[in-house]
Amino acid sequence: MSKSKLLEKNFIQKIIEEDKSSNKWDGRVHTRFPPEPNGYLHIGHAKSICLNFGIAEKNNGQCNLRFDDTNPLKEESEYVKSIIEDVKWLGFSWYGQPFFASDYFEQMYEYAIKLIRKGKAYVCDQSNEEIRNCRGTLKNPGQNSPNRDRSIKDNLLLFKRMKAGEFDNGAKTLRAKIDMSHPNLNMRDPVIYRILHAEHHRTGNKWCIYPMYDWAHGLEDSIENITHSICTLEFEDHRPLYDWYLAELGVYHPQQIEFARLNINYTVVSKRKLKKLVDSKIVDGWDDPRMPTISGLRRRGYTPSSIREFSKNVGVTKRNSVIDVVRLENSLREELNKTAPRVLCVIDPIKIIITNLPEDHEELMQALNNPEDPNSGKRELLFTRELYIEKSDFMEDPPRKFFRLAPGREVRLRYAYFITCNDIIKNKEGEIKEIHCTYDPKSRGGKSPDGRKVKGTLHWVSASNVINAQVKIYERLFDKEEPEKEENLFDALNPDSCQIFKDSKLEKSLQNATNQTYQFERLGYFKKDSKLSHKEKNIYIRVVSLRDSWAKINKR
RNA sequence: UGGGGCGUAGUAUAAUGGUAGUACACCUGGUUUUGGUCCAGGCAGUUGGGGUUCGAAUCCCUGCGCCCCAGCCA
Repeated sequence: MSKSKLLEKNFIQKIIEEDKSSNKWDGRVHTRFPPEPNGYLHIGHAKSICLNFGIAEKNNGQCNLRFDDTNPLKEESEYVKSIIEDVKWLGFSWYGQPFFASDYFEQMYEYAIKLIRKGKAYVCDQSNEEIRNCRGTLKNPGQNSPNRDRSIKDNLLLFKRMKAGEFDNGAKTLRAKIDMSHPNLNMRDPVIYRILHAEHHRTGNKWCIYPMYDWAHGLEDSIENITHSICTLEFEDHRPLYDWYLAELGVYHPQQIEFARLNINYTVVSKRKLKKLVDSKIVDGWDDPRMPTISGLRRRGYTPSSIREFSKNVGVTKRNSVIDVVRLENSLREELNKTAPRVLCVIDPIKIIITNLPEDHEELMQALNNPEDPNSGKRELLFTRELYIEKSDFMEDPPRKFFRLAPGREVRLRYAYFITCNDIIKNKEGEIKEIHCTYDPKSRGGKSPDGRKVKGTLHWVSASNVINAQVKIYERLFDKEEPEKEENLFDALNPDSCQIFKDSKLEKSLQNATNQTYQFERLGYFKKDSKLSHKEKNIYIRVVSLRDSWAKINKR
C-alpha cells in the first residue's frame, strides 16, 4: 500500500491538484475514456482506463465511458459490447450510461453551421488528392483552396446539400478557415466534415456526412462537461486545433493533457496489428490467451487487480518508454502466490515404480493447500506403487547442479517419501519407459529420522488416482523484443508460443475444480480454459510460470 | 531553427535550488519439503559543454540524441 502510494502522484495528478486549489473547474474533476469501437481493448487501453477512472476516483470526480464512433467504415457494435464488458471487468464504473459521439451528431452539425456563419469554415470542392497537394510539406507552406473565399451564404447552402446527400463520397468537404501556411500542419484548413455514404452502427443511414476527430472530440468533451481530457502524446500537435475550435465556438473548454502510451517489450499494442493477427488466424481470436487484449488476458487468467496494480506501477509521464513484460507477469504472480491453492500435477509424465512396495499398496499423505495461507487447510494425496513424475525431473546423465532424480540419486517426493533410483527400463527404441526406485519407509512425510538431506523435491501423482488432461503452455507470442519495429510483423512471431501436452496427469482433487487458478507446484499457475473445456475434456492453460532459477542456471 | 514533445542506473519511475531514492532486472548469501515464497546484501544513474549559486537533475546559454506530425483515420 505504502509502496504504491509513493507512485501515485504523477504529473497529471499534480495538475489536478493545482486546478483544485485555484478552483479552476469549481473543484470538479471529470475525465473520460473515449475508445473508438473499431477493435478490442488491450493492455495499453487498460493503462488509460486506470488513469482516467483512477484520477476521477481519487479526486472524488467522475469518469465517462464514451464511444468515439465518428467513422462508420470501421466501427461495429460487437466492439462496443466487448469494450463495455472489459471496462466493467477491470472494475470501474462510469458516470451514467455509456455515451456515444454519434448521439451528438445533430449538435455538432449545428456548431458547424455556427462556424460557417462566423466565416471560419467553408465548403471545399477539392478532391482528396488536391487537398493533399495543396497542404504543403513539413517545411513549405500550403496553398489556399480556390473555394476558400466562398460566401457564407453559399457555404451554408452547400453544407446543407452535403448533409442532404446531394454529393458523392469525397466530392466536397467542410473545412476550417485557419491558415494554409501555419507551421503546424493540423492548422492548415483542416477538414471538419467529410461525405461518407455509409451505414453507421447506431445512426444507420441518417447521416452521410461525418465529423472528423478534431472537430468531434473537443465538442464531445465540451458537451459532457469534461474538465481534463487526457490523451496520448501523438495528439499534442492537435491541441492547438482542439483549442481553436472550442475558442471560436465560444463554448465550454476542457483542458487537453497528453501522456505517453504504454509500450511493452515482446508484445504489440496496436489495434491494427492485433487485428491482423486475428484476421490471419495466427491466433484463436481476439481473446486468444496469448493476446495482450483485455479479453485475452482475462481468458489467460489475469486478474483485474493485477492489471490495475501493473498500470499504477508503470507510472504516467510524457516520455516514450518500453516496459519489461515481466513486470506484468510479476504483478500477477504476486497476487496468485497469495491466493492460488496448490496441487501436484504432472504435465509431461514418466512412470516410476516403487519396487519395494506391494502392488496394492495405498496410503494417504497429507498436503498443505497453500503454505502462504495457514487458513487454507490440508488435503490428502494417494501414494501407490506406480507413480508419475515429470520427465524433465529425471536425467540419465545429469550435470553437476541437477538436484533431481538420476541413477543412484535420492530425492524427496513432496509430502511423501524419499526414493532412490535403481534401474531404468527402456524400449527397443532406447526410450525410457519406466524408472524403478525404492523408497525409504522411514522417510514418511518427507523427513528422514537420520537427518539425511536430499536436495531435490519432486511433484508426483499416483498412476491409479489421476485425472487426464490436456495442458497448454503458452510462451510469448513474439520472440523479438520490439516486434512493432519489424518490417513484417509475422517475422517477429515466436514459432513455439503454444506447446500442447496431451497426456497430463492431474491430482485427483481437481475433479471438483472450479474456474479458479491453481498453482501446479513447481510448474506455475494454471486454470481451466473455460472456452474450450467441457465435461469430457479437461483443458488447462498455464496462466504464468513460476520464477525458475533452475532454467536460468541451465541456460548458462 | 518547419512545428510539437522528451532526455535520471540495464528497464521504468521519484527527488519546492539542499544526502540522487524506489521498483523490476542482474549478482551474492541466508531460510525453505515448491530450484517457488520470504529475508539480507551487492552492482549500477542525472545527454555533452559552459554559466548563475555557498549549493544545480532542477535555473540560464549552447550543443547532442530520441519520438511525433504532410488521412476526407482516431
